[in-house]
Amino acid sequence: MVLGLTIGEVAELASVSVRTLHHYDELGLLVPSLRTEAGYRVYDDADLATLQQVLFFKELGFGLAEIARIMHDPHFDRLEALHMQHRMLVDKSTQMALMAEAVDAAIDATEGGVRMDAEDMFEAFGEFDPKEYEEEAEERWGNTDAYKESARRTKRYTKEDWIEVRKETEAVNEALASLLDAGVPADDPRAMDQAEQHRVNIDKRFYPVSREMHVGLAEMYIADPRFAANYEKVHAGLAQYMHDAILANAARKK
Amino acid sequence: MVLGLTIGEVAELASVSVRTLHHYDELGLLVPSLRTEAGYRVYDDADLATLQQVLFFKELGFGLAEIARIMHDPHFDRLEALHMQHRMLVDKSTQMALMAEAVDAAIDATEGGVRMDAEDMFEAFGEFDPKEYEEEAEERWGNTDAYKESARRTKRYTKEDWIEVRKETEAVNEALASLLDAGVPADDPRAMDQAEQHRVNIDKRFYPVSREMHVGLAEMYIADPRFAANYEKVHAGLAQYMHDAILANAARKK
DNA sequence: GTAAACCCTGACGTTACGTCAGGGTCAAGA
DNA sequence: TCTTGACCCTGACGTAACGTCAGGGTTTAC
Repeated sequence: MVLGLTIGEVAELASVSVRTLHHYDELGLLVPSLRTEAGYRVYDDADLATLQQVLFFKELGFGLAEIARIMHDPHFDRLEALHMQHRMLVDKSTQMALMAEAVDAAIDATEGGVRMDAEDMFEAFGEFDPKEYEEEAEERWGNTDAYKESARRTKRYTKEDWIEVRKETEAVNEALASLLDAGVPADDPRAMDQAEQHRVNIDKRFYPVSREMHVGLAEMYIADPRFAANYEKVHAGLAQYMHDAILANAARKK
Repeated sequence: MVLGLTIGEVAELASVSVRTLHHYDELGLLVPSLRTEAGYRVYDDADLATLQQVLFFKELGFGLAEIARIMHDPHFDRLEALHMQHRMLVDKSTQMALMAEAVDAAIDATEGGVRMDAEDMFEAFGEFDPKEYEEEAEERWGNTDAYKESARRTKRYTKEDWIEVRKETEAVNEALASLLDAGVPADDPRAMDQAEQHRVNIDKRFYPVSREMHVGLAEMYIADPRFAANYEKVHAGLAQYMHDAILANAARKK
């Protein structure tokens, strides 16, 4: 078995149970990249990177459905998430330290036979809330309603749903990459159709995307190097091509 | 309402839900000291101190049944628990900081296009385990089997069970305090009977306590000022009296 | 070939609440 | 005094995230 790691190996490595990994597979949260003929799950490097990020989110108090949504988001960026997670972990570490101080205060109060103020007793609790960091993500998208709608829709997505989401996304990317290769202008109907499909995919799967909003996303794809990197990974020049096709598509519809 | 705080006030103060507090009451984990004629729960200062400690344990990953067992343990000492919790919180804070560093490493690896070693990826997970601290408590009692048996038995204790446990403990303490007041020698049958009842209570409710072991506990009650303080709180001189009665009882049975 | 360790799917159970139903209580304002 | 909104109660079903077990297949070393 040199293709990757078995489920037992991953479970031990990551200090989680086999059942947990089964569960994540069922949810479509972490689907192993390979299955042997015998049906064994095989996890590769990308799977491990996904698991690491899942575990960071989990440690920070996110629910699994929430984690699935974040990581399947068409705008999900691993680096961006890692930066956010770093900030959250630092904050949580600080909260733990503050809680330790609260224990110290409780010790002093008990030893001194002093009554501790009720608000001081519980001050350290409730300080850390993952939701605050999500609100930061809302600001990034500039659309609170879109964010909420996305959460509402994906809350019950199954493994099959997520697999479908991925397929749709990749299909558009591949089609556009092919058109780019074939020298098709970005305002050609074929390219614009794919841009429209891109819009419809998000609109159907996550939240309403108007043409105006789609243009906003397109600007973001080339303005933000992290998003650009996502598309460049698929094919060189794709970010710009995608952007141009989206703008052309938006103009076409008027 | 000046007798204490209502459930809503406590819930807000402690950043927990009313349902959570209902649940803790059902479990016997935190039973409010008072109920109004209308059936309203009223929480006093001691209740708040209990809740604080429950929340510390909860934050540290203990299950509720586990927390109930620890806090109902006849040898439970608030100060000792606070010291342990302080240590655990400091350790957990450290782990969060280490995890933040692991995120940094993942960021560097991703930006540098470098493959991260699988073991390094998950090193920060699994480092913090409440069970390690429980093993410390085992060493204190010097009896691993007793500890495990105690956990096994109390796992399913209900609110009524815990209330009964408390009654039994207090009954013995009060009876001995009365005998002490009446000038009854510690080796009088009446005192010894209470010592025996004390042994039986623990034997029946928590784990097997032989006469030899009971003597060991008695030595601990006067040797360790924290335990002594527990009995002195009930009645001055009770720790020594309890010790003497236990020794006399152990000698009687031979 | 054998046995132990590992894997699979399926399914019920556990833990810690979240949510809701239906109704009683408290306190302020009209 | 009556009204109303906020708060409280018990009861009970549902959810999230697995834990545990059953029954059986697969892999690997002896």
